[in-house]
Order: sequence, then C-alpha cells, then structure tokens
Amino acid sequence: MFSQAEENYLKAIYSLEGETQKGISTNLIANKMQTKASSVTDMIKKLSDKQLVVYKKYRGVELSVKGRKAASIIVRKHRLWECFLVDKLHFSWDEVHDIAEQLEHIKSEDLIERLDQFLEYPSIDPHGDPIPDKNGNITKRSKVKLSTLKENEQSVLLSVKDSSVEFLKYLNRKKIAIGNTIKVLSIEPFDRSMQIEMNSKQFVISENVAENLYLKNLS
Amino acid sequence: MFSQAEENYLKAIYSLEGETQKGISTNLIANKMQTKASSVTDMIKKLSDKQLVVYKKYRGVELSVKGRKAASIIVRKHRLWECFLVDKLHFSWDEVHDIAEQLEHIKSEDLIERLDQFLEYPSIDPHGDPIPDKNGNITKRSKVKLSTLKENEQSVLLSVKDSSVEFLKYLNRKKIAIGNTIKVLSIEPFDRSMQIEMNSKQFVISENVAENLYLKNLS
DNA sequence: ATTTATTTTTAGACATGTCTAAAATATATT
DNA sequence: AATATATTTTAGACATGTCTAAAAATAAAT
Repeated sequence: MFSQAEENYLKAIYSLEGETQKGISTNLIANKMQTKASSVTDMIKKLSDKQLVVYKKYRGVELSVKGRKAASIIVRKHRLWECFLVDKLHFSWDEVHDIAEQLEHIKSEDLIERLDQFLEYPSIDPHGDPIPDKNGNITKRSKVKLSTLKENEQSVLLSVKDSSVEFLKYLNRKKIAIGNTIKVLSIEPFDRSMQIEMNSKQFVISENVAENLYLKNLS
Repeated sequence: MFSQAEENYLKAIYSLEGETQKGISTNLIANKMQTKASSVTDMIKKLSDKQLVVYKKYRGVELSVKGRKAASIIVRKHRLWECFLVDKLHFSWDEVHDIAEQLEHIKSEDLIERLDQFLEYPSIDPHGDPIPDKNGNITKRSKVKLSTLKENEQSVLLSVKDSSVEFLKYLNRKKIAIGNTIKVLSIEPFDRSMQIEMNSKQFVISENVAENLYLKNLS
C-alpha cells in the first residue's frame, strides 16, 4: 500500500513520461508537483527502495513495470471518479479535478470495480482521456493536435491537453466540447491563429488553444 | 480546514458524548481510537488551541459548539457515503464502514450537497442512524434497547448499536433488518435471552444481541 | 489522612514528508 | 580542456502525529 505522497509522485512521473520521451529529471517533477527539487530527490529514493522507479543519481528516473502499473491504477481511479462527478452528480468538467485528486487515494479495489460497473464501464473521462482497465492497461487512440491540421482538414475533438479550470471555462464559453467536429477554414501565417468551423458556426482560435486540443488522427 | 487526524478525534469525542453523560476521559478516547493516552493528550491540546474542545488538565474534554458542529458534519459525510455505497454500489451494510471512514475526509462542501441530492436526501444511513443536515443538526428519534422490552411487547427495529462486521453478519444470517417488527415472546430469567418473533418466525437471541438493537420507543 | 493504585501528562524519541542552504555533479561556453 | 552555469544531491532543520518511559496528579483504599 502506498502513501498519498507516494501516489502523487508516481502519478506525476507517469504523466511526464507520457508527455516527454527522455528521462524524467528531478526539476521536471518538482515543477509539476509545485515542490522543491530536494524534496523530489528524497521521495525518489523511497520509491527506488520500493522498486517503483529506476533511479541513477543525477540521471533522472523512470517508472519500473511495477511503478507504471501502480500509477495507471491511480489514473484509473482518478478518471472513474471524474466520470462519477460529472455524469451522476452533474458537476461541470472544469470543477472535478481537485475533488478527483482526493478521491483517487481511497483504498478499496472493490469500490473502484463497483464504481466502474455503476458507471457502465466508461472508456473515457470527461476530458476525453482514456480510462485504464483494472490491470492498468490503456487502449490509446491515435490523436493529433489541432495545431497540426492544414487548411480544409477536419476531424473530431477527442480530448484536451490542458485541463486547467481557465482553459475548460474558455471552451465552455465557446461551446467547444468532446466529440464535436472541427474544420480548419484558414490559418493566419502571422500568429498561426485558426479560423475554424464547428456546429455550423465559424470563429477564430489562437495557436495556444489549437495546441491544447487533440483531434482524432485520420491519417 | 482540519487534518484527517483531527477529524478522527472530533468524531470519536462526538460519538463518546452520545454514549456517555459524563466528561470524556483521555483513556476513553485512547481506547476508542486504538491509540495511546499520551497521543490523545497531545492531540487534545491542538484541538483546544483551535477552540474545538474545552479542556482542563486531568479533567477530560468536551466538544465546543464549533467542535460539535465540525464533528457532526463529518458524521453527515460518513453516513451519506454509506448510503451511496449501499444504495448505489450495492455493497452490503457490513462492508461499508472502512470505506466511508476514508470518504468522510474528502474536502468539498459542494460534493456532499450534490451527493445528498443524488441520494434524494436520505434521513437515515444503512445502520439506521440519522443523517445530520448541512448545519450539523440531527433530528433524533426516541429509541430503546430491545433488552429493555417486557414479554409481549413489540416494536420496530430502528438501528444497531454495535455496527461491527461480525454483528452485522450475524444479523444478515438471522435476516434481522432495519424496519422489521420484533415481538418479545418470553424472557429467560437465567441469562436474559429472549424468545422473539419476527416476520412470522420465532427464534432465540442472547442478551448481548438484545443490548445492541434499538427499537422505536412507543411509550 | 496517608498510603496505594490508577489515570493523565510530560519529556524525549521516531517516522513521514517537507524545506533552506551548501556541496557535488553534470552541462554549456569559451 | 578549463571555466562558468545550471542541476541535483546532501546535511540539517522543522511540522505533524505517533510512541515509550518517567513524572505528576487524581482517585481509591485502608
């Protein structure tokens, strides 16, 4: 059984491994977790002692098989709770992160399997991210950033990269939601902002926004 | 905001105040919480500094108004989560205590109000205990132990005193459930065991069992 | 009312997880 | 290749919450 602190570190490293290819540095983790590099080093040693990460001094860390499985179970719990909060308690997708962050640490395998059943085995969470199965396996879909699309290409919004409250509220205002079809009408060369069409409406989004939306990869 | 440890102490003191009339002693709390008296003294000082309890050295503690409200909100959360686990996730009433013990510490007022609504504002938990409202107020029902009933008296089972897994499993086997009407047919003077009738069936229960069942007070 | 027994508190220690400041190592620059 | 810069680790400290063992206070017994 892991402590909440250990679980949070595992989750952070897991998430960083998904974002970057290289080894995960101490500073990267410290930044992600809003803590200090020295604290990260301390915790990494504990995780290394427990064989959850592979660690060589000054060379960064990597999750072990055991660590990766533990991390993905935590992600599974987080995402299932988010589904519960949105689908059953009718929270908005921008309100659920902090609460799920607490709920993911509840210890009970039985609970999470029953919750999964109660939710009718969802495959994605409210932000479009896939939910690992009970063994921690994830079926990942091929996706591309909206910013990589060319003029006149279109696809379906699968998930968001940034799931901060600010960004999600922006998407709410623009009525941009998971599952919508987005077509690129034109791209402004100066700032790479995009004129897009969605639900028969046309509007402009910044490059920053386009960088944070994942669409189904059709190629 | 309180730590989990603080919340557990508040809940224990709250529960002891409900069971006994006198001041709550350090040892009583230590026993309830499966910890040492010295640890209790340490924590009581912290709670006293935060004005959650009234404490005089060597004289035991009492919850302050603020402390009692905080405690009853925790009880509210615990009981609502137990309802969720039994009514929605179909756990049995003997399985929910440990999980609710964790869930009760989740921080979000909004969450608990939405959960209350989702459960359609239950007034009692699966063990028959009343659920405090959002202000911590409880509408308590007048109840008596089955052991106080005389021959030929009958009433409805309101709640259980002991909610240990062992006792609840015993009740499951005997099909004794909240809401059932129980009639005392006879009392054995030697050991105060009772011959009772419930659901047109007759059987004997020990004094220990009769001491742990609360019936509606009809007098 | 003194002694005895029990309860409660204190003092000092330990585990977890965090921090600052300094030292050690790695990376970048010339 | 030597120096400068940035990153990582260590050493020592602190907060929370726990414990053991000893001291202090209360309650019980004669």
